[in-house]
Amino acid sequence: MTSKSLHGEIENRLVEHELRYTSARKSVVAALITSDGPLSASELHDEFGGSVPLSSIYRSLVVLEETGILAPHLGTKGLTRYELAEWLRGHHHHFVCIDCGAVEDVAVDDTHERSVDAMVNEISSRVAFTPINHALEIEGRCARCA
Amino acid sequence: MTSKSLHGEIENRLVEHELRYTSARKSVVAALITSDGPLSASELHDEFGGSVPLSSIYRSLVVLEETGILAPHLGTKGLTRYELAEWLRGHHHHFVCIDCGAVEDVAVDDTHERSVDAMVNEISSRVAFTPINHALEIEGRCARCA
DNA sequence: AGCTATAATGAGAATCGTTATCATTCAAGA
DNA sequence: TCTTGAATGATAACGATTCTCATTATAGCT
Repeated sequence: MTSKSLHGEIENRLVEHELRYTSARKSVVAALITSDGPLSASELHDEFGGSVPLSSIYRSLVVLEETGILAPHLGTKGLTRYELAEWLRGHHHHFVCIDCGAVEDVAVDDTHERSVDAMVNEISSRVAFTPINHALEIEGRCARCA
Repeated sequence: MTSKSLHGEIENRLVEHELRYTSARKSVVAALITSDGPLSASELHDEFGGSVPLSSIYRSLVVLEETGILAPHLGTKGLTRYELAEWLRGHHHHFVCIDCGAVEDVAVDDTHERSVDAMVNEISSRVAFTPINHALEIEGRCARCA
């Protein structure tokens, strides 16, 4: 999906909810389109050189999450990073550096993804739990911290 | 591994580091042995009916993590939950309820686990990243929230 | 058993990420 | 243009976590 069509999809989604695709929200989305992994509020704040106030960033994140445009990344100690939801970025997994905490996206090929899916379904069927999504986090050391 | 031998292993590990296996630390470990999923500082605090002050719990968690006895659970927004490290509890995965946030352990059979391992290794070999561990988080709704 | 050195504790202050408040600004539609 | 609700910026409030420091407890020595 091209960056322009992404913005279009997102604007549509917001308008459906009677919300506006304002510049703060666009900035957040644009940064996350470019980024190679999820970002936290303060990382975004730095990214913008402080031009967008933190309170606006937090509010944008809330709105974008509520409308299903962003998804929180389950894999961080102490802070919350966000990424584009799967319908916008496709399914993927993460590397998490145990030293610096950096998170990087990883693509998975279909063969492997199918086996993970099978596993998730099989496991869930054995217990009272309805699976909606899954996330494989690979913990290790990134190139910089190795 | 029996509960008693677990405590023994842990005490040894602490003594190697010239640290003591005090009652606060024992309480934390005991609670995590019993629990069916990772717990946060305040959940532990409640578990103990407030008898162990929060500051002690936090300090115990830090010490136990530094010595490799506990591992932080990567899968929670806003707070940190801990569980026994893998050498004490064995490898497993998690269900995370997207409504109430509860986390529950899930066992994985060898067949599936091997395919996940293969996938992790294969992926990591393609990028500059040294894998140390992995965590499969299954997000969904638990029985209570379904 | 008593001493001593140091680990560990308890209580509270301080910090950090995040959320809520409120007056002001902006933008879409009449 | 005017109106109305959405969005903003600044700041206060909040909850989770960490730090500080004076006090207590414990292992090792005599």
